Amino acid sequence: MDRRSEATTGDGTATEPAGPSPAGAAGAPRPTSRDVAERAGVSQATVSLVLRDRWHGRVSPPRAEAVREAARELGYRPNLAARRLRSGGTGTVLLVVPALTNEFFARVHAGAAAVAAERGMSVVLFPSPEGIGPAPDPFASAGATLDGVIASSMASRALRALRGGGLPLVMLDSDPEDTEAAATVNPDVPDGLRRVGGHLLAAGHRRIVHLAADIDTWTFRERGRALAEELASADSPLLATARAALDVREAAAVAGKLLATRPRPTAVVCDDDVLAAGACKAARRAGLRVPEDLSVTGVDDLALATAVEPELTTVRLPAEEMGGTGMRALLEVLDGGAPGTRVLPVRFVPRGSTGPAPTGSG
Amino acid sequence: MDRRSEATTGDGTATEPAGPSPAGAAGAPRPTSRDVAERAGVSQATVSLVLRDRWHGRVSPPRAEAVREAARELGYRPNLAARRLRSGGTGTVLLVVPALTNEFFARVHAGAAAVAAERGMSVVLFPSPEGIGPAPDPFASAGATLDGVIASSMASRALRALRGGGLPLVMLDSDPEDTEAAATVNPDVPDGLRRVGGHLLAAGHRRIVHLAADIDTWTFRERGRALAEELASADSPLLATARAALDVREAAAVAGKLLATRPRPTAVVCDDDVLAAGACKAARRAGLRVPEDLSVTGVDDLALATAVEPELTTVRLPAEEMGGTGMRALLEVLDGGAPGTRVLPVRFVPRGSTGPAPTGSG
DNA sequence: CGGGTTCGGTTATACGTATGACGCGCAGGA
DNA sequence: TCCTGCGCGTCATACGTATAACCGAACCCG
Repeated sequence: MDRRSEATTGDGTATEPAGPSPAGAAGAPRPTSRDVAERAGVSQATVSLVLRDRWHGRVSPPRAEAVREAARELGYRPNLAARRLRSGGTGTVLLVVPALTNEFFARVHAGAAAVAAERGMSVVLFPSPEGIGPAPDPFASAGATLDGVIASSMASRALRALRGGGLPLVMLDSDPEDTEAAATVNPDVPDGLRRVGGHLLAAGHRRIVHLAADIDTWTFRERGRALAEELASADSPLLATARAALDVREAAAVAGKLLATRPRPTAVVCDDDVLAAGACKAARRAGLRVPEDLSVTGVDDLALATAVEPELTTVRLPAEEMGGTGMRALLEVLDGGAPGTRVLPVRFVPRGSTGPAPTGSG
Repeated sequence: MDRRSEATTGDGTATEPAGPSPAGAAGAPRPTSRDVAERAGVSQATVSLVLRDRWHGRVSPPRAEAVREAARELGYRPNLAARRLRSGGTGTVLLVVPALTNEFFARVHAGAAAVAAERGMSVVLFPSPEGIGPAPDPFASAGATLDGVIASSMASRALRALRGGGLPLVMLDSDPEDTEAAATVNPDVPDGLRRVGGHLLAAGHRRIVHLAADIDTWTFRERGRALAEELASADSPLLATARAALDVREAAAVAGKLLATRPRPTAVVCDDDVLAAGACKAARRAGLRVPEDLSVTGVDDLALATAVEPELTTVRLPAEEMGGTGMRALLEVLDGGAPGTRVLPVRFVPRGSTGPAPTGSG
């Protein structure tokens, strides 16, 4: 009957709780720094100085406190548009990612947005559903003028479309040699894949295949390279490599063929968790048990890594930190610095999808 | 001395590359509407009129075209900060979601951002990692003044924290009776759960349990209600209900207990896909096959719904459309309208995780 | 032919903030 | 006594845009 009994508890019996909010559903104009000045009995300039913390030695402490109190009482909040207009910047950074709904990039965005918020800036995502493509002028479609761009895991050709804005560019998970970017922030994926390789070798696996992402970007090339190196160094080179788009169904189909080769591989290393989920699917369909008959590994540590059964052994990339570090790098560039390349550590996470190599078939 | 009077010297001549980009790595100042005006031989006001498409009957077509061409040649892009300052709005909308990295909300955000971009606005996400909690002043932490707020699936108590800004508020997936919101956009989840119930009943299931989200929000209450109603109408009431947080591991643990009850249920309806993945996990651990021994359903149709094996029967919620519709509703409110409640259709998606009820144990 | 009306523009100004350029009163030194 | 310097603040202005107010000229109609 009453599915929301608590909603009736009178929250606002009186008109206003004397709080900072101007309220007045429609038309209450927001207080300006001038209003604060008037209330505190000082000039608008003083308000600006105090509220921006640039008052040391220019405004006496008691007055400064008075200003702050007046601002609090009025619920004053500086007008970002005016501030930005005056100070030049737009306060907006564009984050370009290959796939908007991908959890990994959502985490990157979260990290970047958090750092941006500290500086009163905001991050807009490039709204194109599918990559950059023919570049319908990212800046226009973002609907905002921008201070800079952070681009993640982009194909080199798409990068070029991003250039031409003359905007500071920070690249994530991309070739540090790329001269287009003012800075680069990379997770140490090679290290991650070397550990994956080492883990499998230590478990006795000798017939290992690679399910690679069908995407020609630096980060995926590095993954393949690092894995191949690690295995070669143990005289147990990759048996085969196949490529699939980052889609579970396609990955399952491709992995199915990979598992049909003889001698059958005992482990499949995947470029990311989605591919790994596909590989697990293919294994089940082929009547193979994971990890008893086949070990599977991924990269990213997405939510689905723990959603599937068994849970995926994977390499956790510091997505939030990548976003945050990238944002900080961009801010440094905007301040005239030249941050260069940064490499972030990754974490190898062993879980249930890997086990000792099956014995009978060696 | 005006310190930038000499900037006008080379108005048309050769100082700038013909291309649209100002380039000049560091310091090329962006062209303003005044620059465009000068180049086109008109006044700044005319430029504004033309570029905002408000010139019909006020500027002659050839002149308008000249202005547009000058703008193109200079690579002119209006200064959003100035525009917003002048026109009052901030051009920024806050999107409040319970979990930033949740794929569902990423899709909501994508939909909202796309609509916002059409109007030159942008959407910032509330950067708090975990829900609203004690509300550390969302508006301040967003680092921006705002035109309005879109809040999704919030608990009523958290809502109250959002109020007090006096900002137009649009709710997604929430109680339409809630008087706090100017508009509400809901997916027709009850319909979805009725169909789930009908689907299972038609498949012969009579011992059905409900794995509910341990979250006290309207949308989840409705899911439980609709499911219970549908089953009751067929004289086959819910056997039991258990609650778990939206976490695969916890869901698996709770579902494990649920499956241990006798007589054993033949189907478990989950409030969302994450819970369903947990239920599948529990089933495997209990030695039950899905769907032969146990049918499982979810809601949302996240990526993981097709990542697990078997793929999940689920109800696809139109996340992008919710975001887009919510944004449009907010824009209408900002224009003085009163959109009220909208209900969006959902899609029932049968997949491999449901099948006929097992026969032997009836 | 003169007064309105329309067409095609311009001028001026305001939006709210940040900040360089100025006081102004007072203490201290010459 | 006058000048200097310093501590405290204020004044004025510019950022780039949108728009109300205005204005000359051509046109139209009686």
